[in-house]
Amino acid sequence: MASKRATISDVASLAGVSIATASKALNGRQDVRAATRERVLAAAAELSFQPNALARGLISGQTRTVGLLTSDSVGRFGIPVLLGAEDAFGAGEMAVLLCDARGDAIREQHHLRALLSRRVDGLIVVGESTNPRPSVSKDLPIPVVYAYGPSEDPDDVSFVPDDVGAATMAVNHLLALGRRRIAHVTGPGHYKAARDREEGLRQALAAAGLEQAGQTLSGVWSQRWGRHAAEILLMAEPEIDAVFCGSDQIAAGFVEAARERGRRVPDDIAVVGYDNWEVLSTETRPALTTVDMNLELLGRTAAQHLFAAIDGRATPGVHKMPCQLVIRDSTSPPGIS
Amino acid sequence: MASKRATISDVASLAGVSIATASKALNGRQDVRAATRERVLAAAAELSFQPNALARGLISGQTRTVGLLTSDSVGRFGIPVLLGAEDAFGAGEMAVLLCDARGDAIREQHHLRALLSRRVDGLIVVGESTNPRPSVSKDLPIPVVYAYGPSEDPDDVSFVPDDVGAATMAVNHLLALGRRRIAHVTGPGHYKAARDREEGLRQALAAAGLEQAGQTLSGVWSQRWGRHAAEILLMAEPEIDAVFCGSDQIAAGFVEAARERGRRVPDDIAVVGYDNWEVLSTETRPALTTVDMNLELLGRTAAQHLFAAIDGRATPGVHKMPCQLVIRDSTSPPGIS
DNA sequence: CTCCTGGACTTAAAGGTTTTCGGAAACGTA
DNA sequence: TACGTTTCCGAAAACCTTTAAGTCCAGGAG
Repeated sequence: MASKRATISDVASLAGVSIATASKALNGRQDVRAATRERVLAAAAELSFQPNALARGLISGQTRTVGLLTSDSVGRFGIPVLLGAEDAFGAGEMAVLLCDARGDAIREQHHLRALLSRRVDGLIVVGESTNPRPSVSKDLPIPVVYAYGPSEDPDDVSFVPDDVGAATMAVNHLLALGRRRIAHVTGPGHYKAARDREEGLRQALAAAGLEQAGQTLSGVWSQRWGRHAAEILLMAEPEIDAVFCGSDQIAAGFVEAARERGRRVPDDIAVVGYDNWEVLSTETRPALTTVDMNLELLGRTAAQHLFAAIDGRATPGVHKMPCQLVIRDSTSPPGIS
Repeated sequence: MASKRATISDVASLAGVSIATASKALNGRQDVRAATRERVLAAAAELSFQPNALARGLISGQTRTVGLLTSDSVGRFGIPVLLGAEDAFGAGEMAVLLCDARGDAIREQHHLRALLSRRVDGLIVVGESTNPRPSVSKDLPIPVVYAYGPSEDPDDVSFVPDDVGAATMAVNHLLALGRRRIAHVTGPGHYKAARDREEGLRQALAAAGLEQAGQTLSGVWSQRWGRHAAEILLMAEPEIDAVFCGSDQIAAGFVEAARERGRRVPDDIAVVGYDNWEVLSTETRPALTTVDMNLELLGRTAAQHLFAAIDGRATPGVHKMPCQLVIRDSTSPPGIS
């Protein structure tokens, strides 16, 4: 460990100038002769001087630090958002203070106080699902941006994936391939994501003047449920030629069970997943056509808007971020696979 | 946004006492009459006063903040370590400053300077693999602990999973089931993890006086390679009765290909994976017996040792953390599955 | 009555930096 | 020489909190 950290006054006395002059030289301000600046810089380098961010923040009132409050980091949605945000901040000079509330409101309050006490310049709240969550922004002296899971308060700034639009896009892709008997297997109905994706399907079918093949099958977000749903569906609606699944896990299970029952994918049944969780979507056979929610981009965008809000240019409301359809073999036109 | 943040002097004047008395009352110190303390606390509550951590840190020299420097957050190893660390810190009053260097040494230096300038009390460096990495601790005024990826410098404090021991444990499990012709499929040889796990296998076989079935097959950490390796292996060594795989991805691919070739798992061939990546290990059929590296525990332990080091009680060296064998259906004794 | 003790409170310094303002020197012009 | 201007530098305040040291007073002991 180095002895003691050098302060600006150490630098100043080594360079033979006052503290004020040293500060000006180090911060590239005018009113310093070139030769003097040179001496100060040399002294700072010799002492490997690092300005004390606490003292600086105390004066300026800006810590150049933002809080990242997540309800459930362990979920695979929070992580990319977090990375995108960290990316956007890290490019500049911002630092990220990470807090994980583990879905506990008490713990969230606790972390919120800690962040406030550390005088963060802003806050990003990352949800674990797209279900709206209680606002934390009330009476907060700093701007807050919600990512993935929006705030219940429409005056807050939220960024969410456009699940409805993405589902419509996915189903339109199936329609363009000539599929007409499209079924839907998805997760629990208490997830807004499940309801939104079903709504997107509904809109696409309505626009094409078609009926959905059978009822929507709601289960859980697992491969096991995908397999089970395949059995139910192939029994009840044997003539389906496409399935839109609410997640890649469900799609992977569906593909596996369908193949075991002698249905070829994509020839007999085209399958579309959701999430583009690469360990599943690229490793299943055939590789899955799926919706990528661009979560890193969403996180980055949220971070950029937080910057704007810190500068006083907030843009309230729920912003729907476009998703992207990644086309792979599970929806290849017949004869190509 | 609230108007302006209350300072302790606002609290003091509202309570009709001096700043010093207010400070003592708020910090639960002696030399304050109960009634006075009462008044101060009431005033603080009314103004929703939050002490300024910057000013406090400036005086005490302790920021109660640690840096978490990761080379590759996106990897699935960094995340649990990070969570465990965050957990250990969050229980107290510590905050975590997250930096992702994206495997770039320049960016790492940059982040290091930023953290130092923010006067963090300590640093955890999370590696993306168990390969030793260059030390950052040289001449740093704060303690550093390495997690998952150890430092090259043996005087640093590092926590890594005990891959050799875990592999031995996994193979002993296969031996206990009566398997004698055990093969090994793993990832690239430039990963220390691959070499260590092979070494563990070697030790277990040597202790049992057995030879490995065929050569170790080194490829990449993917499901695709697992399938490919299965084809090679079942051709070259058709009489194998068990496979120890270097990752769950490889194991999942192996199981799938083996089943397609008419080998039953676990009856004909028992399979053990590595990582306990649940989306794979619990969803494959049969569910995978696999090694769990207890990464959250590893992260938590690293964090606790960082606390100790901050208090001046460092414990240099590479600490091997025990792993755990999670037994599932892919190694059930014959007749039980 | 005086002195001492201890409790309750205040004053002031310290921590490291930025910034405003004033001062000093140098130079040019009348 | 007197004066204005420009250039460079330093003194000091400010940010907010903690804490060491000091003040004041009541009450008890001698």
